[in-house]
Amino acid sequence: MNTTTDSIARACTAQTTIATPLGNLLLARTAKGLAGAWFEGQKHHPEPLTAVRRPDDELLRRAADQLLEYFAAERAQFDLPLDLHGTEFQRAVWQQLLAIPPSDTTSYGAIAKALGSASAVRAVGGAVGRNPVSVIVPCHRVVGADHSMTGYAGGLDRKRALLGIERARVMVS
Amino acid sequence: MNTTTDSIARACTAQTTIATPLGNLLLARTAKGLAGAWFEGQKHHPEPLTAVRRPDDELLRRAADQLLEYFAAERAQFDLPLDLHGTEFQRAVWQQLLAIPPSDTTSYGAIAKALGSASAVRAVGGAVGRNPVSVIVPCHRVVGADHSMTGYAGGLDRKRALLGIERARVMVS
DNA sequence: GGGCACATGTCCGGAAACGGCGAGTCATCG
DNA sequence: CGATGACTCGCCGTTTCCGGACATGTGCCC
Repeated sequence: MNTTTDSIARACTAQTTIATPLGNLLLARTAKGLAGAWFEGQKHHPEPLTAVRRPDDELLRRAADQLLEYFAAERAQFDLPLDLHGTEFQRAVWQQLLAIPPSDTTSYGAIAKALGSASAVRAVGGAVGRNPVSVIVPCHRVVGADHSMTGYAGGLDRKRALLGIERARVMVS
Repeated sequence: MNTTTDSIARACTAQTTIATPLGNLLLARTAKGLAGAWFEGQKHHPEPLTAVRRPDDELLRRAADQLLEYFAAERAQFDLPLDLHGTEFQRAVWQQLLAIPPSDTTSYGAIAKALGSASAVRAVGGAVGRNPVSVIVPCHRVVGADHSMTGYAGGLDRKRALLGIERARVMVS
């Protein structure tokens, strides 16, 4: 589909698929950590992986557990080793994403400014959209400067749903 | 709250608040003169000002003194430098207001006619309503063509009260 | 290396809505 | 009849809203 996405795919050593309230999620790992989490049919979804299916892989199982807890609104933060493949700029953007607290949101412009190049807004948009690890790297917490729902590789419905889950969790606590 | 109101607010260099029989009044000045006098909670009240609080500022103190005399029905005219910020049309309207003698009233239509555009009645209404310096620029002296009490940013009660004070003073003299 | 597509943000211009009105019409009521 | 009140409509500066044109950094494809 896409060179970087596919190069991630090639680096993966094990994969599995789990069912979530928002559809199936394909998880993939490398030797170093979790490298991919794609919703079925989302944008930038990799071609079928060559990695072996290993639902019992320890890391994949932990990721699956934490994700299901998250979807049950019983967890807000993830605790997993990640192995994010991408250009330097993309990795910088994804790091910024990891810094957004749960149930909070920020804007593309704010991230650009934090990276020192305030005018690189569209570039940030591109990088956010290519986040390889959905949900766990919270690209869904980025909205337009006017708080409008702008886009999501997995579809806006899923973005709304994710933000809803996080807000719901805050209400409880 | 309002773009023009806030741009006035930004231009102010000092502020203070005084208590009057009709509620607290926020006074603000620029380098050139008195620029604002808003009743607490009135329409078009600016956001909290950034200007420093300086009750001892000479102009603010004079304004406060004259206002208290006015509310005590011991003064009818004000003698203060004003710095009215607004569009050309608004300033023209406010100038007309300053020409209305105390305890007298006029109508929106009359002001429009005086400005040369007799049909700009509603526009005059809008401008009168955005008068930044309550009481001193006597927007309360404008009533409907049929002498009906039409509106006041600070509430009709205050408008009635102000006109009452002025009439009372006339009875005495 | 050049061209192109973007999960943006900002600015600008035009269109439409909104009033602290007033004059005119019409129905209603003494 | 005359007076009064509810209603409509034109008026015009201001504000708000919306849509389109930019600027602009990366990554992808050729």
